[in-house]
Amino acid sequence: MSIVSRRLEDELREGPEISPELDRLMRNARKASDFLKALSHENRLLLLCLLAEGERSVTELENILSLRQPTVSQQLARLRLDDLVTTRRDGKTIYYSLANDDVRRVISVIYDMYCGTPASDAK
Amino acid sequence: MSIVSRRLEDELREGPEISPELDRLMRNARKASDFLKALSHENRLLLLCLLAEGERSVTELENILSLRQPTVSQQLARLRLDDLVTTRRDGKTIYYSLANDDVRRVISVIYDMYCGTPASDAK
DNA sequence: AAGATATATGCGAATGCGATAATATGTCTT
DNA sequence: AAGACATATTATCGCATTCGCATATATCTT
Repeated sequence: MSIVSRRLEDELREGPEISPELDRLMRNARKASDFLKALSHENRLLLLCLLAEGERSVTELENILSLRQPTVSQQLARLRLDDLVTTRRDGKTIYYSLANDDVRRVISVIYDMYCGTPASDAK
Repeated sequence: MSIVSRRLEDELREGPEISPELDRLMRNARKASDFLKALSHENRLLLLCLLAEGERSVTELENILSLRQPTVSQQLARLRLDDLVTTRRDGKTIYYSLANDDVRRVISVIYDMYCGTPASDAK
């Protein structure tokens, strides 16, 4: 990870031109912040926590979290657009689950931070 | 992690009262989403990436990222308020660094996702 | 004390986001 | 085909965030 500033500072010394390395880094940062924005919502975080345990239907999520159907559906739509979750239809009901391991990994870290040990609950 | 929905569903069966477990979970989710919101910004993410390599003065950050001083200062202030970074004064200059290991851990995961392998840069 | 440097803050305009309610779509059953 | 159930979409409104700019504060030097 310590290569980041090294590269940027090297380019800085070469003059005030536009730095391709910085440009690359900024594009990555934009994508990363888009991903994090998708996570940065109380309800979406709860939904993802549940989905981390396995797939769920909209109705199940609605009941477990005591949220209204349009709310759940709306937030799931957002997560779908950002490719954080995928769906599977079975008759009337649609089952949601986490889309990939990146999501799983981040959710796991966040879960450990805020729900990990009982002591940390009051953090 | 699979205890979350178990507990919630148990409480659901007991009736429509307000669930203390859900309440606790929602408070944690709020804190977690506040934390993630602080991260969910292109420039703040870049700042944190640099700080993950070691402490930096405002001027250094400003030069490396080619951002204006008020912009850098403003985003650092936000990170300070959310306890993601700490400061150390030495004369005129103020050095910033990451506040704790939680931040370090999350930044590391995000960095791996978006800047990890060269191939993943185009992700 | 004055000037220079380093950092912080306040403000107004533009934009984006979330909650809610109402409505629409799709699928099954009979 | 009709009605019931599961899910999705749309519109509106109010609120919070962001950005750029101007300005303020703090520290050092001479």
